[in-house]
Amino acid sequence: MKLYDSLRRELRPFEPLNPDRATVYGCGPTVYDFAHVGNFRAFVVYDLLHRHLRLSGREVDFVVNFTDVDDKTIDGAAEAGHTLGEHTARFVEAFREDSKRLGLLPFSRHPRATAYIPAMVAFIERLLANGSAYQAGDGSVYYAVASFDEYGKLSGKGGDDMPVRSRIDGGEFDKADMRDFALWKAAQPRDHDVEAVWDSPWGRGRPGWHLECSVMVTQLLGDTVDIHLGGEDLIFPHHENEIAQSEAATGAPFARFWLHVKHLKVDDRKMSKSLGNFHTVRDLVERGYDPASIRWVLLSAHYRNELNFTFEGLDEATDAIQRLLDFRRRVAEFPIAPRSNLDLAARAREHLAAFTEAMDLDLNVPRAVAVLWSMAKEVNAALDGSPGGIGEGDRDGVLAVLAQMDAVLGVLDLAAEAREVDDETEALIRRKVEARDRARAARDFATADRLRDELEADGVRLEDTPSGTRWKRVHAATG
RNA sequence: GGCGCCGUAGCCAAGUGGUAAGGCAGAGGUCUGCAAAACCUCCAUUCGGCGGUUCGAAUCCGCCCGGCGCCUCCA
Repeated sequence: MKLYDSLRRELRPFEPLNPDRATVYGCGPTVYDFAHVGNFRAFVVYDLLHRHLRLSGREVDFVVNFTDVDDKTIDGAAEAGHTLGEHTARFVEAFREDSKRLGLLPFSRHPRATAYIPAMVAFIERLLANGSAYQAGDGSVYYAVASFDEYGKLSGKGGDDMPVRSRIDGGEFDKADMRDFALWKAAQPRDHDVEAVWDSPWGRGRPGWHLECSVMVTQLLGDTVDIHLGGEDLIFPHHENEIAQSEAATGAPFARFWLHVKHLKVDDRKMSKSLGNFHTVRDLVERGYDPASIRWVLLSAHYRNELNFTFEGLDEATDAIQRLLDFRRRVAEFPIAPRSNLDLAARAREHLAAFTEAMDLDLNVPRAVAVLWSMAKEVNAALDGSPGGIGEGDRDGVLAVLAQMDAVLGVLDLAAEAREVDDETEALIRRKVEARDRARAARDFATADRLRDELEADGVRLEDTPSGTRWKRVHAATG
């Protein structure tokens, strides 16, 4: 498997430091609001990596944190009149719901930053002890960027030539160097209002954002993590600062691979509330879009390329998924001919190998999906040529490979689930289908077509096959 | 201004030195009462533009045009 490391800027073979267990850390959501599709593009990529590593037979310890204390969460809590804990709990829950809807597998662990305050304090003490940090007059502690020679190695930013912001704008008067960042922030009145304060040797306060990730990584995964993930916007300053703190504290390389997910655009523009193109996952679901289609769109471009999110794209995704669901059902329900052997199972295994190879190449999903289409086309053609049936081994082999591919993509089962109907609805549909069949038998095509149109309007599409009329839901049953 | 990224058919999107994957849409055909589904055929002499390197470039280099991200605790 090869991954692109954005620190060294090269594609490199990936092997975990410890062959028995790969360690991965992804910067998780800041739980101050509902996550939007842009956020979830990154998390879907995390999920793809997670699934692919596991499917490749690797043990993975995959940690994705919740940032549940920072300026935005505190602002949000204050505005809502809640404590920080109350406020973030709501959005942690919302994130879990949205993740489940989009078919994200639970990661190994989901630490909340606020559960690691003592470890953060200890981490700061190490940095103070070795001269990488200093205490300011107000009880805050800052990291001394100048003490870290390699500062800027990830982003290429943060050298001495960095533009100096006005000291007033910065609002932090005691910094020795404008590049320095807070490890510990002395409590402000508002922090007390929302109960976002903790004790420390430097007085009451709260941790700096960058510190949170460094501490969770080292606490949970060790001084060196195999892969560290994040959105591209986190490269500077967040990841740059993580590297500086962590390597200054431990003396070990912090992450062996840095993976950064490109941003998502919506309708060719940056997503923003003022442009009216800001979509949360739950908004889209409420508007009737199938979560599986959203997932398909989010994974449809390579993670290092820009992705343009559009409603046309969502509709196309829905069609693509439908075609794959049709394919799967056709294979599953195809008649069995005991003596037939078309070698489909062997060909399917070849397709699976090509699929895996594509995923091994820096998670090249578009290429992997192309392999999936090519298998579908080949098998469909073979079925067309064997109306009498196929061998059981061929059928099972194809279905097994399809299941393997979907275990990585995570779309088909999700979509199928959303299209399930309850017994009552099913009985209703069945009655209409039978009525149409009677009309057809009587050559009353006007009635037959009217019934078919009615069903179509309800999201039920009919197919007349040699073995009778079949129906399927063509949209997710989200109401 | 500094750092970085992108520009491939009507649309989406792979391909990073060897002669343009795949999907959608479109055209024709097989099948069908008509559809649907599926399959077959067609659909970029060309990869933003201009130069250069090379036997050979979408792929490497330079310049230009267009778009974007970060440099403000936004994935």
